[in-house]
Amino acid sequence: MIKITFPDGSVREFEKGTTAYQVAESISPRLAADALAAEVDGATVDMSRAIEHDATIKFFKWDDAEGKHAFWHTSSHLLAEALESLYPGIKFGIGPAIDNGFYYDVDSPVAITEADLPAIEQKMVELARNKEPLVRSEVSKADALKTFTEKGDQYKCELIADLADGTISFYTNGAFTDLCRGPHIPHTGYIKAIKLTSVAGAYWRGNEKNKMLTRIYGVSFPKKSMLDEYLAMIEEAKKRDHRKIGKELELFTFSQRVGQGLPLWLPKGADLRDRLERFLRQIQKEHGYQQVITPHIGNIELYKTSGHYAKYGKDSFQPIHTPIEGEEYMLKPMNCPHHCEIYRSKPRSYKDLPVRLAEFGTVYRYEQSGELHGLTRVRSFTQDDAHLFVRPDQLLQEFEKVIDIVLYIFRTLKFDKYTAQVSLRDPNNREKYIGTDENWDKAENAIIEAARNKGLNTIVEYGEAAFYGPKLDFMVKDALGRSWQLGTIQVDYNLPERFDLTYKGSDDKMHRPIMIHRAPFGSMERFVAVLLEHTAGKFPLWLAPDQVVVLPISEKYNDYAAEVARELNAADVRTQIDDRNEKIGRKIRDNELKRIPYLLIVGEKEAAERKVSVRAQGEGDKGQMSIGEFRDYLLGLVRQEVEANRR
RNA sequence: GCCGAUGUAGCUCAGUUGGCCAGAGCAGCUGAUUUGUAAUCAGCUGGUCGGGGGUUCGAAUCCCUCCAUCGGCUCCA
Repeated sequence: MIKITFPDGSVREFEKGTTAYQVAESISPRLAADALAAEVDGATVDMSRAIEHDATIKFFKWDDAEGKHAFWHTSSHLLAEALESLYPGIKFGIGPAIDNGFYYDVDSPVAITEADLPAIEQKMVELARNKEPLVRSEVSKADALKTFTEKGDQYKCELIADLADGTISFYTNGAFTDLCRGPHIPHTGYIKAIKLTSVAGAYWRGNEKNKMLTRIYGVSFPKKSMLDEYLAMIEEAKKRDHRKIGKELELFTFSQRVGQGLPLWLPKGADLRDRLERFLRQIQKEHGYQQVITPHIGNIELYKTSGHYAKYGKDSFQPIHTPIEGEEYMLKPMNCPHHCEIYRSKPRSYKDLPVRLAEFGTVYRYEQSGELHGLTRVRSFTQDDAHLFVRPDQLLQEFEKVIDIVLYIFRTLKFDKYTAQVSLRDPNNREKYIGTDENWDKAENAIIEAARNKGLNTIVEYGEAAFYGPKLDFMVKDALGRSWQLGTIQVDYNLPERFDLTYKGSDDKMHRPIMIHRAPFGSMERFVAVLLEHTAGKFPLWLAPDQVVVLPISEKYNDYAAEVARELNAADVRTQIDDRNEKIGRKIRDNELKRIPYLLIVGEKEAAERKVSVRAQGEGDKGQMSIGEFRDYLLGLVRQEVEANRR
């Protein structure tokens, strides 16, 4: 007999060899139906696996991340089973569960396109109805290799070859056997609703030098209604796409004639962006930053000095040659070298530090064409850049102050779901980075310590550092759950070295400053994109390009409307008039669709009493106010929005 | 850059297997209407059917090629 301890602390005895599924069923059929996989002694096991020893057991349910994972992982086996029956000779790569479903990478003798997906789904549904159990078997590495070699599945062989010696687990559902660790749900019958969402190319093992396999993405659910809900959610998310809203609200556009990935900011978008820039400028002023302005090009020698040319020369717009003088210039792909030269423009004393140089600097990078994406990935963008030149004793404090700025901005714009990522060197690939181990260690430790002091809940990613230093990155998700890096703070011992930056210390000797690179928004383009997806275009009042539109009931009241607008604009309330010859219902509709925060309706009554009827975006009629009352009310709201999150 | 899909008016989209001068709604313009809280009515303008090449008596529709966009992969200083 084996003793099993349950999550509630109770202990019960079972026959040795009882499966986790049977354990669940013995407690309640309901639990068995809900339980998707179980954890025994800290290791996840599929429900059909026998429990051989005394164990602590925990059940995963659909609502657990692990439960979904097991469900979707099993779905990818089901997908593979369907593919193998429909496409004889197909070979399999990997097929994991992901955040929103699952995929399988395959090498098919015939091309699989989106048009083929419904038939594959159909086959999966058929197979799922068989309630095929996921049967685990354990084999030696040699046998495992033999099995897949005979089958001609070179990808699986490669995977097995990389595994440690010892027993390897296989799982079989129906006619399909896969190399797999588990866990799984007990049988495929739980999978009731399946949607294969897309096909895409994916390099084998994520290496672009390898063959490109076909990746089939899908999602599945235990109930049809859950799939419908999911698909409806995706449809809703698409409505928040910044590219769609940007077009609707006339914020930005692209032109083939101007070139790929080169955004054109329209008046309303430029206005929005300008407002964000002024907001940050004000904060930076309070924090002792100095604004600088540098050219959009620089001599190629500048980037050879910084090391950027060697590392990114090929990914840049190619150098501009000057035929007469024979010089080469580059469109600047980053602002740091220019700022280093500003630092060098005069001798610095330890008393001058920190020197904080800020610039909204537009940079140009030749991103691969397939990487371009709306405003989030472009070839020309403006960084809200600053470089802080600090003494070693100032590093930690200055770094923490930058974290404060980032967090203040995120609070003000209600980006409450961010991930703070500590991006360190790849320990296995140190030749990718410049500088000494000693300085790297110092830089990495400074970031980790600053993040801890600020109580940030961080994740650590190795290999995500810049080539010159480690980073603290702030990641925010878009409407469809894709993660984008916004704010970034980086510690750099290397550029000061390469540019031979110095300051005179109190000991009368020359010392090397440390550089902090930082951009709280990241880039204006990407920040606006994510802001659009978060707000669905309903900007906070302080940012809205148009805060108020006055709607005269008929043309008879245009004069009064103009008077109202004049008075509000004089008080810096951004006000427009909609004096089109349309019915009031029409004007309300059009301006609501433009996400105007406040609409003021004026007709005979209002004109006589010198009042306005106020309508708040999405809230409807708010009653009447005098012009002055409305002005003070609105200005109060704006002040509150910007000041509320200040510390 | 790679895999796959898509590209018809400013916007959203129809255009069956190649066949009447390429359509609709919205937007725009003109006129009528002078309006009270999410679409007033009528008329009109607007398209080298992404660009180029080819097949055909005939191409938005089929083929080639280039460009752009979308979903991924790779990359992201």
